This record gives sequence, structure tokens and C-alpha cells, in this order.
Amino acid sequence: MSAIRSATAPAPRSFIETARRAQIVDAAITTIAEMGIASASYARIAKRAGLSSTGLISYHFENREELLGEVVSTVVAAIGEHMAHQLRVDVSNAGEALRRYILGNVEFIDSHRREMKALLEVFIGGGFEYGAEEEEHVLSPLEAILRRGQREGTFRRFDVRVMAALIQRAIDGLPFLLASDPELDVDRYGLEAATTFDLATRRQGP
Amino acid sequence: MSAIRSATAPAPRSFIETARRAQIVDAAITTIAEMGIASASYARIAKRAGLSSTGLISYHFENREELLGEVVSTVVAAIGEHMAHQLRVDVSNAGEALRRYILGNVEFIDSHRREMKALLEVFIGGGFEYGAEEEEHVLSPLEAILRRGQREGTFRRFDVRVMAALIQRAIDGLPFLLASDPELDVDRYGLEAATTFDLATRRQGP
Amino acid sequence: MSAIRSATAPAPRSFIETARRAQIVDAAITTIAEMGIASASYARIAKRAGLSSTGLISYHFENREELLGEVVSTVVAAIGEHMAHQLRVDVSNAGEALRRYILGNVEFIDSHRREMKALLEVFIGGGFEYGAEEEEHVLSPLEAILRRGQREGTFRRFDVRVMAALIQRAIDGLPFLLASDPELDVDRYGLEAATTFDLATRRQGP
Amino acid sequence: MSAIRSATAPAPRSFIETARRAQIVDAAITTIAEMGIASASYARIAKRAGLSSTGLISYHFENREELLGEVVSTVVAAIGEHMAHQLRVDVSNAGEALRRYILGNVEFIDSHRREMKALLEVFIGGGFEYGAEEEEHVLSPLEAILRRGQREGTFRRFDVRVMAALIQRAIDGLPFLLASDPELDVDRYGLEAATTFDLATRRQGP
DNA sequence: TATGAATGAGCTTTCATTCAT
DNA sequence: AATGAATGAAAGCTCATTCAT
Repeated sequence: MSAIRSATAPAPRSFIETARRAQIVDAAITTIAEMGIASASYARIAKRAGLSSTGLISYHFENREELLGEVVSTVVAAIGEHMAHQLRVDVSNAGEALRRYILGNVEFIDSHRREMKALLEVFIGGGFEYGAEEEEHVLSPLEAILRRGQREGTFRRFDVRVMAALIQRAIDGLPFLLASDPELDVDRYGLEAATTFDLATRRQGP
Repeated sequence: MSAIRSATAPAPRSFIETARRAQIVDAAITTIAEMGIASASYARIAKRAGLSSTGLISYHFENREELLGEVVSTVVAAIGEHMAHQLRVDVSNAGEALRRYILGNVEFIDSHRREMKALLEVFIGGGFEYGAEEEEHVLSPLEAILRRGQREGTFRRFDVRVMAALIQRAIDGLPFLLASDPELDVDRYGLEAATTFDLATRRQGP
Repeated sequence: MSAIRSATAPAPRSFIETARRAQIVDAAITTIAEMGIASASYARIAKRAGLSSTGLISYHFENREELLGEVVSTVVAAIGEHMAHQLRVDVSNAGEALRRYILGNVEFIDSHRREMKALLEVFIGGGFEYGAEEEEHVLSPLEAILRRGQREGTFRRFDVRVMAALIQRAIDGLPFLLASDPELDVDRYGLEAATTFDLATRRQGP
Repeated sequence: MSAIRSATAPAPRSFIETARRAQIVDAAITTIAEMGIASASYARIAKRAGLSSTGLISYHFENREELLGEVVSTVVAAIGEHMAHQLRVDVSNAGEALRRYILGNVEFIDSHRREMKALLEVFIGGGFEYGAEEEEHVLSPLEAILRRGQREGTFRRFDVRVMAALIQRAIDGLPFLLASDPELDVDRYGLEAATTFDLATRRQGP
């Protein structure tokens, strides 16, 4: 129990606590990425974070689930921030937007392998419902791009949700490839993926 | 892999032992698929298999790693068998082969969700080196198809390994989608994927 | 989990398991009696029982509650057995029966101090609902005696349940007295109690 | 005990400290009575007291033992105060004094169930030596009454200490009864107890 | 072959207490 | 006087594995 607060109070977080939590989450991400979630015990995370006791983790996080949840939301927030940045730039057409989306995402994954590996581990081995937060299925940025292309007439007719899933899988699948082949030429992968989905989405004919 | 033993194996496997191992592996697959690998303890697997002791699992498998290895190879063998069946049929061109490959795989995944879920769990949460068996990178059937298309001249120039990876990811990603949305229209997903990679690989222009 | 049984099977108990359970319960009783329930951890119980691991306690008992439950029912069974023995002897009148009941119980408590101390500790510190099993309030042997005396006309009119409670408290209170004064003359206590409740229950007047 | 400090105490207690201690002790009593001593951790007591840190409890009390000791002496002081009040009234004979003693005590217990429950919990589950303070066996008020009756000649011959114990157990046992049956008719219990010990102590014969 | 008892390491979590501020 | 962060020990319990029968 991190502090003794009434159940109703939302609990403001002090600077030092925020810092400690971040430190612990970071150590957790690294540990999970390196050893797998099954080996990421409190003991190992504490050791990596340089903490004197596993009790300190319990002090700052209600339980393991909350810690893993923080791992997920930390990484997801980083992705979101990256994407927001990416999407801020206006582009003239949907094809260009799609290309940017794919390349931007691939680049992010390439530069955040540790985080992506951890995310994967938590989602699959952590008893987490992946996609649970997308359940309401708010229109993803990717689907927005695809719809725009169809509206513009530059994209052919296809099922937007399925095509979005295909593209997202091509992107999300990259961490898998990197796990089995860390030497993979990521840039080439990105370019090839961009071309692939350019060809797959663009309106055919003259 | 089901019937073929390596030449180095020290002892032949009796019929009864083979049966027991299969029973245990099957129980393991079901348990992993249903509760996640983190919850798939010997105790739970034994209970599901109707065994009286977890010791029996240890008796038949050197250790947990071997059991998980058997889970993987059992599922992989099933995939391989399916694919071998698929590829036996001659098709006139690479495009048709690719289409068959994608649709066949998707269909397999759809009809073997339990196994695919287990495979995913073991690969990611099981401390398993996925892709370890591809290390020497034997030419996969998929790459063979892509190369054939380029040789024939019906496929455009692209990086075969990367394109193979993209296609494989679209296929392997299906279990993820199913996990988050079990109601997904799998047939439509397969058809759209086939179309996508048809457009992405076929030679452009007149 | 002591074994891997279907949830429906009532689980027969092997001889060796029965013996181990008895050994552990006995060690628990001694430990609780000597150090108090708060100090009776699995570690200390295991040490006293000469077990190599606390895991063995978990192996034989579902959880701490089950172990404490066994402690209670073991002691309660011993009391019951003693009482059954006592009540087998027919006595000519209720007054004599009451006297036997009191003296017999006091004697039992005196010769089972360890068990009684443990029982007390579990009931109060163990999160146990004492009297929970009497909830249906089956007619206790004590109340039966009191009723008999009133029917016979040798006992005066009084509230049977309350009088039974008073007598039972005089008996159950003995462990408390022994705890604070182990040198107490138990025989005298018993005789004085018998006289007290003889005077308190017998019909007055000529 | 509430206002009287031992002569050896090194430092006087400020008003604010006294208030805090009282607040903490009260929260401890409530917590122990409601959840049992095993669940009455500093964290839970602090939460109930509205304190921001468990450290504050450690600040005001040397250790857990001192806190529990304060719980005991607070309740005992309340009992003592009640009894002093009771005994102030002169009564003409020992029988009447005994009757008042029993009824007064029962009434007190009935109106201080929370405190009595806590006292019980601490004495039994708290690793506390109950009766420790009676070690020198100062003549209890109850024994004084019994002796007076024997001196007056209105009480029969009996062992004063044992009879005192019997009466005290009938009184102290009430919290147990209330714990198992909160609906118990306390008044009737008191009256029946008074009658019982009246009959048991009064001089027989013509 | 199969069983169930046993092992010891490890797990997350809670605890009373300490300490700098 | 009070706070909240930190500590390290201990808790109950689960785990894969071993072993005698």
C-alpha cells in the first residue's frame, strides 16, 4: 500500500514517487525485454533498478498487475506521442499519408525495440487482454487514412477494417522478425512494406 | 516430425509412452491456450490430462523446456503437414500458388485456433527462441513461390525475404486479431490478404 | 494441492497421508499453545514437526484455514470422545449427572491443557467463528441434563440455555485461569464448581 | 492509569501527544474488535484513525507491544472506573454487594462490547500474558466481598479464590457468548447469574 | 510405468519499523 | 509533530523436479 488514503481520494502523486515509479517501470521494461516476462520477477526487477527490497515495488504499485499495466501504458503512450507528431504534418493525399504512417511506425519500432519486446511479452504472457482498450473500436488513425483515400478516389474499394488490420500486422510483426533476426534491414523492410501497401490500396487502371 | 526420430536418439519409444506423451502434449496445448502459459503449471496440465501426479509429466519429459518444445513441434508439424498437402497440387503460375498459400494458411489457422494460441504463448512467454529452427534459413516454401514468380516474370522485382516476411506476418498476425476479436470474418480477411499481395507482387504495366 | 483429483471426488486418504496430517496438526497444536497463534507460522510449525520445507504443509493442507480447522476439529473430537465415554454411565438423577459432567470436563481440560490453549488461540486469533458449528443449537448434553432435572422435579425453575451457558463458562474459563496461574488447584476448582452449580440448580425448600 | 504516570517516566506528555495517543488507541480498539488482532496492522489502524502514515504510530508508541499494552490498560481503566463507581455505594450486606457486582459488571460488558472484544483479542492473540498484572494477587474487590460475607456469617464456607474465579468467569465469559450469539438476552443472563451465585454462596440451613 | 510424497527454491505481498525532511 | 519513502524480514503458497515404492 503506497500510502494510507481514503478510498475515494484519487491520490495525487509526489515528484519523488513519480520518479521512482518511472524508474521501476523502466527496469521492468528492460528486464521483461531481456529475460521474458516469465523471468521478470520482482526480485530481478528490483535488482536491475538498484532497489534494496522487492517491498519497494509493492510499496509503489498495488500489485503485479498494476506494474504491468504501467509498462503497457508507458509504451503505448510513447507510441501515441510519436504518432501524434507524425500526423501533425499535413500531406496532400492519402497515399502519402499512408506511406508516412508505415515508415514512421517502422522507424519507431526500430528505435524502441526494447519497449516493443516488452509490450509483446506483457500482452501475451502477462494475462493481458490485448486490444482490450480498443474494444470500442474508435476509428484508428490508420483507418482514417484509408477512408480518406477512398473518399478522395485515389484508393480502390476494399474492406477498411481488414486492410487496416493487414497493415497494422505488417508493422506490429516487425518486432517478431527482429526477435528472430536482429540483423534485419529495417529500412528496407519499411520501404518494401510502404510499396506493398501502396500497390495494394491504390486505384488501378488509367 | 511426428513419426520420424532423429538417428541420435538413444532409446526407442514404446507405443504406450508415445501415447502418454501425446496425451500430455495435448493437455498442455489446451491448458496453455485457455489459461496462458504463465498459468499452465504441471499441476494444471496434469489435472486436465487426468493424470494422478505431476511426476508423470516429469517422467515422460526431461523438463519443462522439452515439454514446451514438443508443444511447438507438434503444432509446427501439423502446419507442415497441411502445407505439404496444399503444395502437392500443381498450379500453373506463381500468382495462383501464392493465393493458395495465403488462403490455405488462413484456413488452417482458423480451424486450429487452439493450437495457434498455444504456439503464440510458448513462443513469446515461454522463454523460447522463436525462429531458432529457421536459423540456417532454409528456403521457405513461401520464398520459393516468390522466386518462381520473379523467374517467370509475372512478379515484379522486390526483396524476396522481406516480402515473404510481410506475407507471413499477415498470416501469423491472424491469431492476434482473433484473440482480440474472435468474431472476425476470417474468410474476408483471407480474401483481402490474397488480393493485397496479388496486387503487391504482380508485375505492373502493360 | 495435495493431489490432482477431480473436483467431484471426495478424495480417499492414504495411511501415510493421514499420519503426516496428524503429525502436522500435532505440531501446530503444540506451536500454537506455546507461542500463540500469531507466532505459529508455517516455518515454525514445520521446524517443530521436523519437516524439511513449509511446502510440505501446503502439500497436505489446502491453506492455513484448513490446517487451523483441523486443529479445531481434532481437539473438539477428543472432547467429544471424552464426553461420550462419560455419558455412557447411567446415573440415577440429574444432579449426579451434572456433577459428573462438570468434574469430567474439568479433568479433561486439566489433562489436555495444551490442546485447550490451542483451541482458545485459534478461536480468538484465528479468524474463526467460535460457536459457528453450534449455530443450529442442537440440544447440548448439558442442556439435556438440566432439562431432565427440571422434568424430574429435582431442579428448580431457571432458564436452561442461560444456566447451561453459565456452567459451560465456568468450565471453559478454566484454561484462562490455568494460563494466568498454572499452579491452580484444579481438583478443588472442579469440586467447588460442582458444589456451586449443585446449589444453584437444586430445588429449594423442604 | 489514564492520568497517572509512573514516577520513572522520563518525559512529560504534551497535550497534543496525549490526544494523538488516545486517538490511535481508540482506532486500534475499533480495528481489533472489528477485524481481529491478526488483521489489525499498523496500516489498517492508521487508515481508521485518519493518519497519513503508519510512521506516526511508531512515533507515538515504542513498538506494537506498547500500543497493545495501551489498548489493554485503557479498557482496564474504564472497567476499574466503572467498578469504583459501583462500589462507592454502601450496601447493607455481602449478598447485596455480590449481586450489585455481578449485575454492574454484566451491564458494563453489555455497553462496552467493542472494548471487551478488543481486550479478548489482545489477551489471547496478542502474545500477551494475561493475568500478568494480577501476579502479586492483590485482593480483588470480588474476593473482598466474598470474605466479607463469610465474616458476616451470611455466606457459607467455600474457597474464596476459587469462588471468585468462578464468578469472574461467568462475567468474563459473557463476551464469548455475545460473540457467538449477539442476540443473547444480556439482562436475563445477568439476573440468572446473580441468582446462581446467590444460591451458591449463601449460608444454608434453617 | 505409474504413484504420491517430499524437496527446496522461488514467488508476490504484508509487515513493523526507521529515517530524512 | 508529522510525512512519506525506504527497509529487510517474514509471511503463505506454488512451482518443477526427485525419489522410493
